[in-house]
Amino acid sequence: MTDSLPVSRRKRTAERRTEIVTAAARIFADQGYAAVGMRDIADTIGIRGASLYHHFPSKEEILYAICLTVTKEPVERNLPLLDGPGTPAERLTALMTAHVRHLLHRRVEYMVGLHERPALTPEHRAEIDRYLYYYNRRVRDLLVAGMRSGEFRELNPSVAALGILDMLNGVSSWIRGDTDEDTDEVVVTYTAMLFDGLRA
Amino acid sequence: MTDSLPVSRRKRTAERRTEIVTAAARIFADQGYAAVGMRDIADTIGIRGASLYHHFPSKEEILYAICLTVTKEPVERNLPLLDGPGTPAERLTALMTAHVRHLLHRRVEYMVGLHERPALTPEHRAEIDRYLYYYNRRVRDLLVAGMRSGEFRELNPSVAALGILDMLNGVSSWIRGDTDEDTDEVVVTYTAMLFDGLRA
DNA sequence: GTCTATAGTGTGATAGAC
DNA sequence: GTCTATCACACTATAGAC
Repeated sequence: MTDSLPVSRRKRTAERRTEIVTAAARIFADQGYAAVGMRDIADTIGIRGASLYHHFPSKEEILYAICLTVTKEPVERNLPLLDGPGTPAERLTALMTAHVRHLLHRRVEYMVGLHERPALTPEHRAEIDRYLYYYNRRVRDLLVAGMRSGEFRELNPSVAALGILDMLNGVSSWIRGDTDEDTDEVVVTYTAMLFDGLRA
Repeated sequence: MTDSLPVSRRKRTAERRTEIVTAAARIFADQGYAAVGMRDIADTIGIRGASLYHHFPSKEEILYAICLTVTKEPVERNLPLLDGPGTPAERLTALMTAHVRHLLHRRVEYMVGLHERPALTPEHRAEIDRYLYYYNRRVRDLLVAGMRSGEFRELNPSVAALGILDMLNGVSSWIRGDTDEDTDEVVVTYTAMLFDGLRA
């Protein structure tokens, strides 16, 4: 069906979709999801509100797309690092680096996707929460592995995992700059603090 | 003017205000500020939507009241602990304990107030942001003091302060329970991780 | 302090032409 | 793929009675 369309036509449609999602994320972040109208989104890309419904069946589906990029993508792109080589601390450092880099790349989407989940349909909400929960669980499991191997001290791994992820995700609301150097400054500080502690 | 009203009448009005704010925070947290109508708030406390305007001039003023409790109150109640006795680490521990206890006590307000700031008027938004910025700056200054005294290692104090506060505030989105014991479990894990590090 | 009634505006979404 | 036109409904806020 869609595969039978000319390539140039398909590509143009796909680009429109990402254009809509990017524009919507920006306005949702500034004003809040519910305060934004379909006309507001359409205006910023130069089309009419009704035309959006050719690309998305509802406003909620646009939000759902945003939420997927900040939950599904990290699961698929970052979590494999936890199965790589190295000690638990090295693997956690790799994950934190990748996480903050992805977060900088999709900064606006993170601002929206992590806080507008109540506006999703129950089904979409449940799926998004599953990704978040799984990501959190994998980090917790790594902490447990580090404690078992003796590399990490014994502390509540669930609470520690939640704290680490809250610390990472919070970066989206204040980070400035757009290069890997900007994110690495953050990760260096965070890993120094988390692994070796504030105390001299 | 208001002072000349009978005491019983004044008290009843004040109670209505907090009743409205509490109810509104609950619904805002569940559905998002903009998605909630004045009628929704009114319904849960058994009055008509129009009656809310006797207590608040607008919906935004209700949100503003919520934001104040999660920004002004911590400044006034927690920051004095930073001027108390003890080493920087001890004073930071005291602040973190007080912060998470206050957060648990006003959990729903934190969930709303920290994320719905874009919906405030520019003036209210600026005031709320000043409280947040000041709170953050005081924590950063304490870290700097600890580094100067040699108790803390040298690392980016601004980034570290932001990370610590993101970690603390994130607790509002997942903590269960409602006792000081529940919060202390979190603070013990966080202080162990932050001060002495994950590494054994 | 709460009510009824309503003004005025904006909303998400659809139908159907081009 | 985008348009115009429109439906049906919900919204914040106000006026004025009780």
